[in-house]
Amino acid sequence: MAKRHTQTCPVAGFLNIFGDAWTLMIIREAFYGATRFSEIQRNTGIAKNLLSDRLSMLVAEGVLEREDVGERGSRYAYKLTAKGRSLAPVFIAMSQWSNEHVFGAGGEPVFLIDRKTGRKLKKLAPTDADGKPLQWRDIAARPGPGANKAARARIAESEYGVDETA
Amino acid sequence: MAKRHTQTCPVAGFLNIFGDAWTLMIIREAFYGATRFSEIQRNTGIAKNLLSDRLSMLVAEGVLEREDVGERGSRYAYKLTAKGRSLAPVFIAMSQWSNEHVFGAGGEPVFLIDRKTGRKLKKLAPTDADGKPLQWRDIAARPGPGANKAARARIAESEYGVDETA
DNA sequence: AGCGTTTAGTCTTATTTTGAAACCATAATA
DNA sequence: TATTATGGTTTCAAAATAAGACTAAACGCT
Repeated sequence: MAKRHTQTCPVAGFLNIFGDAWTLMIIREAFYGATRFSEIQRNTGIAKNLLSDRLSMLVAEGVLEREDVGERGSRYAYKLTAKGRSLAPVFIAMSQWSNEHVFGAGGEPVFLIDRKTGRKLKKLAPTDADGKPLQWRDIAARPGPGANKAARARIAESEYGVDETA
Repeated sequence: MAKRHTQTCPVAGFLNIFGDAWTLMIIREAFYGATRFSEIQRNTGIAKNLLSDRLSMLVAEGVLEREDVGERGSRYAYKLTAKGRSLAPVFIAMSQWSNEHVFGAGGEPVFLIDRKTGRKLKKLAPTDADGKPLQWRDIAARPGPGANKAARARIAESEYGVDETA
């Protein structure tokens, strides 16, 4: 990343960790069950220096943890922490969007399924506090306790429209 | 992006469009309601050449559409297409994760709310086809109709674990 | 019709990041 | 003790980014 985002904003905060071409591929591998440096490198095609950088960063951020499994040579296992596992909704939402809009019906590379029944997961969609589906026009933004003056100003002058149930 | 991902994989396909530090910031602006080049540039701080590149790319990908609103000077409005609006689950999932894990309880910059009731959206979480919540261990991957040999092999040798309901 | 102003870009250049390959360090095994 | 499998670092060319100067087109005004 050439420059860190400085805005007090959830999207900016997210992109400061995951906003590049490789980090979410590493997270994908972690969800797939890959734990080893060489395994992740082979499955993604990332350069070793970048993988090294990204793994250190993800460990420092608490998304992965490194465990010494001392087999042959120096061997470590990189595993998702609880913080990392809770990226699942992001991972699922990306996968569902890409299946639908990049590959399209009939071209989906991978379906995420319920292991017990084999049926596809339900499509993630915004709902209100009670679980009622919301259209994107029904959604707005409100400053939270961490909003600074700039964040408040930005929210005030917009009318944050979010998703239809497309 | 220095190199495009070539794998037949939903995450790779997603990152080929959105895998950089700025593109999702532009999408954020679109959800906020910003439509103008100068407005997006001011709100994000992105360099003009990059914004120009990214907007062209997003229009070419069908995520945004450019409309001439001919006011003063050359004036265009960039708006989310249906394809773009259906990124809402990704946007919401990122925001919720970041509120919880980057900023933390009491430090959230922005809450997404139901415009009618003012209450926060429900947290996105994986469910089976009937809407029953799933733990990450309950989720698996299965090759779709678009899976090539390499994709099938990768899926076969893994046991794709996905999210706890953290 | 001509002029200034506004917007949406391009162009240029320095800096940073990436990509690929070569090299190195450590630990278990033979 | 030598071998070998990791899991890295180092190096350097190529590509992308950042920042600012510059440009083009379109309207409104006189």
